Amino acid sequence: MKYDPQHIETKWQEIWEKGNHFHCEADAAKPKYYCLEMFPYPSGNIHMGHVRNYSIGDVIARFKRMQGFNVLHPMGWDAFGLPAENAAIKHNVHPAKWTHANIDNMRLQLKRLGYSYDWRREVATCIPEYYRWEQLFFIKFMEKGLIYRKKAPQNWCPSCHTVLANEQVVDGLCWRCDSVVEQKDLTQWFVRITNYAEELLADLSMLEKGWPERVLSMQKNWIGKSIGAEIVFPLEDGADAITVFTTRQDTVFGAMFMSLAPEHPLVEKLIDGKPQAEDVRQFVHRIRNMDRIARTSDTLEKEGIFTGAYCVNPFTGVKMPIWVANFVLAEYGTGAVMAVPAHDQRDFEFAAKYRLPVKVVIQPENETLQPETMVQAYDGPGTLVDSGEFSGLSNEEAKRRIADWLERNHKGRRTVNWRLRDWNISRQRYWGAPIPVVYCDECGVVPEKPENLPIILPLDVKTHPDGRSPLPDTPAFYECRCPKCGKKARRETDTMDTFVESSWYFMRYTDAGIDTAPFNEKALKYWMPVDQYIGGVEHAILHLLYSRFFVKALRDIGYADLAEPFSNLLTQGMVLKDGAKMSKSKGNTVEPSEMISKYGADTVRLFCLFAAPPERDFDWTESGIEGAFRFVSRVWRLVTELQPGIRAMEPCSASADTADALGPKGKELRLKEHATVKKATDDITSRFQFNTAIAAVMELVNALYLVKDEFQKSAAGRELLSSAVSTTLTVLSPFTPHLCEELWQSIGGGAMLLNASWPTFDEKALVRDEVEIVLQVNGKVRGKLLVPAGETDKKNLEALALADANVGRHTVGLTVRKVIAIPGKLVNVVAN
RNA sequence: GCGAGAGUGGCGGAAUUGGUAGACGCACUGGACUUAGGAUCCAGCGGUUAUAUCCCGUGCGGGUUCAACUCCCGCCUCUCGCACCA
Repeated sequence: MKYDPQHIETKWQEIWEKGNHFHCEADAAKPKYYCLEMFPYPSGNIHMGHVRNYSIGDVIARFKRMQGFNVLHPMGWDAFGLPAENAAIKHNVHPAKWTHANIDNMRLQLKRLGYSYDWRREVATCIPEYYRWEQLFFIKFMEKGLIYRKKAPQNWCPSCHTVLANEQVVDGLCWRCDSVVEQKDLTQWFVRITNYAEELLADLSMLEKGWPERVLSMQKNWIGKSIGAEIVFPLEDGADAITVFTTRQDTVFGAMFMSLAPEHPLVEKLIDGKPQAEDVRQFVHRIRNMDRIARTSDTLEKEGIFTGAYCVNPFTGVKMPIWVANFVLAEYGTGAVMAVPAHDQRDFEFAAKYRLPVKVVIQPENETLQPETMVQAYDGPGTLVDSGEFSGLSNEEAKRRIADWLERNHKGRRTVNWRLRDWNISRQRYWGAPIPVVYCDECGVVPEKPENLPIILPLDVKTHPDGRSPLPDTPAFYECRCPKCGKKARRETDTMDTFVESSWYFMRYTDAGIDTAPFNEKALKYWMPVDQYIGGVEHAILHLLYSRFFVKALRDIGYADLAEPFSNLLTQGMVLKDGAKMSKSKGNTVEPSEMISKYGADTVRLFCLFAAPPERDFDWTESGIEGAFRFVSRVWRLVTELQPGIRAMEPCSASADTADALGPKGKELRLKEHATVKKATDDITSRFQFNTAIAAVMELVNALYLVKDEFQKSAAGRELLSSAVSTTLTVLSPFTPHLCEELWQSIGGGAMLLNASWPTFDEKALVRDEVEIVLQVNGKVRGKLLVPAGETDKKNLEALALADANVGRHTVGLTVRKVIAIPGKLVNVVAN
């Protein structure tokens, strides 16, 4: 019978669906396992990256099920977002229609791959039944002070017609369309994620075992904690003061001038009436109008201009000229930097350029720095000099003492600065969840009442060709009544960033149907946290940071008693073709649907898992998938050929006596069978090394091919073959489930493999009668020797080694100094 | 610059606590079967060599050890993240 994957696969997919085989329910009596893959954006078609992601997840889910866990394995759609709108504009179809059509299409594609999802739990974030709860969270966060409105310069993408979060600006470009991001003053809604900076950083320690080092370090960098101090420098005339943030308060005696960001609010006041006022204004204007890339480029030359004003160093009393400098960032710290040329490279270069004085206040251990001979700043440790009462202290000790002094004398304080900024969630686009807030002339900014939710995104709007949101032109939407006073009011027309939806969808899966609350408390408690999360590393900061924040914030408004959402994280590598990432723009994509029609879902799944370990990138090759197809067909031929004589049985259940009756080859096959189970179990459990687990099964199949003709002829042989084939199919079933179910059934397997227990092996079956001992002379392999497995006597092993002819040849003329015998492994003869 | 990861045949990749480097697959070569083979089955396949049980070989240079892809020290290269962060 010919292997026909299309027929087999659709047959089993129907059986699984009709029998509800992947449905799961919370059951306190059973250990749970929540296996989650990052849900896709419904862009139209499943791509190879999805296939890889979801194949990894499906193997884990099926494996855990076989191990007896109650497995939650859901799927849904991250359905709001810009591409839907853009496609809608391009094809003149409503974003909702486009999105739902894509979802329907992609759902079919996922089903065609045989993934074991509980489809009853499917969520689509664009439906009111989902986003109503997010609107509720918004209101509750607002009550808690976790959401606020602020006017500030924002990242504006002119092509997408919307603001972007800091996390969505990559190298000064929009993360979606690569347009240069502009700064625009706008009043926006912010989530106070910085309130959780400390906790988001500290709790990374809970993830050290389960998350990749790389992701942890990226999150840590992004949060960016700097411990230091604020120091107040009064202006010369005493009228005002400049506060700086520094991590090097120990160098304050060396602060010789002050650098302000061009945007610093004091600049205009400082130059007022000064002769250089106009020049400074021009400089500020020029710098502020530079685009973000040019301005933050590391090749940008340091430039500045003197304001004509001075401030006073509170420690030395020295008059410090105040400069405006292009490298000082308005948004970090206080937008003002005390310049210590001797101990900061940027200040050093700046001082050199503008001939500003340099004063050394920290001397390293083994040399004495002189300002005249320094070619670069010294930023290492050392002893304080010329620093008043602090001279002679180590710089670390001085940091503490100077901070104490600041606090005692009210000239500053210890403080911590974060790189993390609050999360701007306002988007000036249509296809998103409406922000549930109303602007009332009487009452001001008023959140909606929870009982008025959901605020439904109107579907009968006409999208603008340029991408602007139609909501501000839709009176039926924005005209409303104030929830407080009942008078006419105007509804907020910005929508929420789609990352809000994806920050809690994993909790909604635990009971996706509940319509009286966002979560079913019991189900949430049972299923969360996610035991294994799988997705691309491109979400290492954005989605994972927001989700971690959300769980903590929801906990604090009483929704989930949970610290972290994802206990373990697997970041799969990219799918490459010809060495480059598969992408439409490069034109090097491979369509999963075409591959499925050509080779079948089992082969596609197998190849994705076999070609490389999950965390690494993998290069799609035509010959590679053909190799996978060859193996799948080889299993098919093996079982169909043996089928008349063998039967489905418990894996690894043929007895040692049965194997012995077939001689050494029988013993060897039984050993291989048990060893395969051991290796596959270890590889999957400890490191998700699917490639080596599959390789182990390939070895077993190769072994079966070598003995099948001979073993078929005897009853004992058929018994042993039955066991080994049963083991093969069971172990392979999470990878190529359709093939295995079909073959299992063909040899009389009663129940389905997906409900079978993961096989166990017998340690005793792994013991050989004779083991091969490696003979070495001075660490080099000089021969091999078969000895009885029970031979553990070192003296005997040594004697055997020394008696070996080859060992003898390599020790001629040498004196044997030592013999090291490791029973079961090797004997090393040391001679010189 | 800071942080993380990686470097092994022609290629993808194996090698559990230091103990036979190159499992498994791809590509290639040979054989069998065949009217045919781009199907299938069997075998070979790091370099060097006429062959070998010789010699060389896991980015480079040292070291520890009876023994190092593995541990230590010092470098080089690549990938990713952050970055005039004060």
